[in-house]
Amino acid sequence: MKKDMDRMIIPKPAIVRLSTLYVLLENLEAEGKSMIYSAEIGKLLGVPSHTIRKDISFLRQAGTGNGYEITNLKNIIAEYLGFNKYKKACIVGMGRLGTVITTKNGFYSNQYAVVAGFDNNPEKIKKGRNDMDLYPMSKLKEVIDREQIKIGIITVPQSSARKVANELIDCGIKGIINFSPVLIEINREDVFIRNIFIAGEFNILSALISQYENKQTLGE
Amino acid sequence: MKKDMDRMIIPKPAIVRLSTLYVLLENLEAEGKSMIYSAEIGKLLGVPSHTIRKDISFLRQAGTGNGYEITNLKNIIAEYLGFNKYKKACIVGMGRLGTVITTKNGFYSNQYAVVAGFDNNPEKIKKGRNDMDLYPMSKLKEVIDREQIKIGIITVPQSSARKVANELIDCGIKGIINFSPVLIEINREDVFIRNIFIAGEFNILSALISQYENKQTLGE
DNA sequence: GACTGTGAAGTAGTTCACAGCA
DNA sequence: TGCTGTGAACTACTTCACAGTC
Repeated sequence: MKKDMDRMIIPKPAIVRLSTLYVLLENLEAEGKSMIYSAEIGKLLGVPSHTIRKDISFLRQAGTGNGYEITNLKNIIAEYLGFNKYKKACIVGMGRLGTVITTKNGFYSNQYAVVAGFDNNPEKIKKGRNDMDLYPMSKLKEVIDREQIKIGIITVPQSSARKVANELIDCGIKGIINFSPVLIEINREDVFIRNIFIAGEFNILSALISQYENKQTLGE
Repeated sequence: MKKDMDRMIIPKPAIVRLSTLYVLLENLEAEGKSMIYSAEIGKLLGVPSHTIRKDISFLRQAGTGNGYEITNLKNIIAEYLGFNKYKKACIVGMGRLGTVITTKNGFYSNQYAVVAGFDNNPEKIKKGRNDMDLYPMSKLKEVIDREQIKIGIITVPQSSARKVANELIDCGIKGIINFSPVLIEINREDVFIRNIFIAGEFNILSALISQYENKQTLGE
């Protein structure tokens, strides 16, 4: 296996941390801050400073030796991880959840670019929105092709989630954020899925709390 | 380090997978299915069958050698990971998102037990709900103590998320699911937080897609 | 002088491969 | 025969520690 290629393969957990760091940097930039240190980033992200330095070192071009210039670091991350390449997303399911998470100045505000919404209920399409275009499901392929969308968000009920995921993939979508309360698994290594699975989160917390208590009891 | 204690410490990723598996088993049980094999679970969860077998083997009591009896496996997981211990949660922020994710027969339905909702806007409390009790923020400690709640969900805007998290922890909450678009970090090893950070998910997908494309181009 | 950058060392998690069981 | 269960081997990730930089 070659190791000295221009662009090394970054470990997945590092990608996840850097992706989160990017959003953090955007916020700090908006607050007017200009420099930041690895120790500070670590505190904000809840990981040790050496992990941050290591993650940034995978990018092979960041530092000046004394802290990071926020705008610069942000741009390097975006360029290296390809954020600028795939900005556009579409959402399928314009029910209450779909509406909440895509409303500008709403809960998740304008942090990402959802350019098209789909629903098979014509009533939901008819309402219209002034910040994104709404279409019936029949237009899925046409719009995804035209807008070159690579990311899809699923906010349809459980019963149709799997079907919608397949449709999105058939239309060329390469990344899916699934909010429906069912796990979607993808047997293709070229399509990535992030399941936002709240019932699971709930159980994970119960388990972590119990484990912690057991560990305490065992005296370790 | 002792290795042969009754209840071994399970790796965190395994806890996460088992917690998710539990929800999956609940669904399968509801569909009337009674047996399942590791290969099948693996396919549904998107991980290899040996990972599943290994995860289950940490529980030290599951198998009969030929598939898993769903109800039995479910109960073993719940018992081992302590799901039955901490069932109750509360939610802070009864805005649109908070309402959507806690409405029964709504998007996330009745898969978890949110027993109390809090908001500092009296209008939102006044509306009332027939499936959970609503309170002003001033009742936080009282209700959490009385109901022995250990898990809190945060659906307040960015600006007050950090403050609410601290209040929850002061009231004895040990696990937090944070939906607000800001990372909350906790410097205590006895409190766990799961950040549902959608802008981050979006970036993660962009990055994974780009990485994949780079890997392909490099010919690996 | 204080911080970063990064090979090397260490640790945690995953995969293998096969023995054991129904 | 077909599946699970699990130490052992392996791989991936994290942490260390210190040389390099401003």
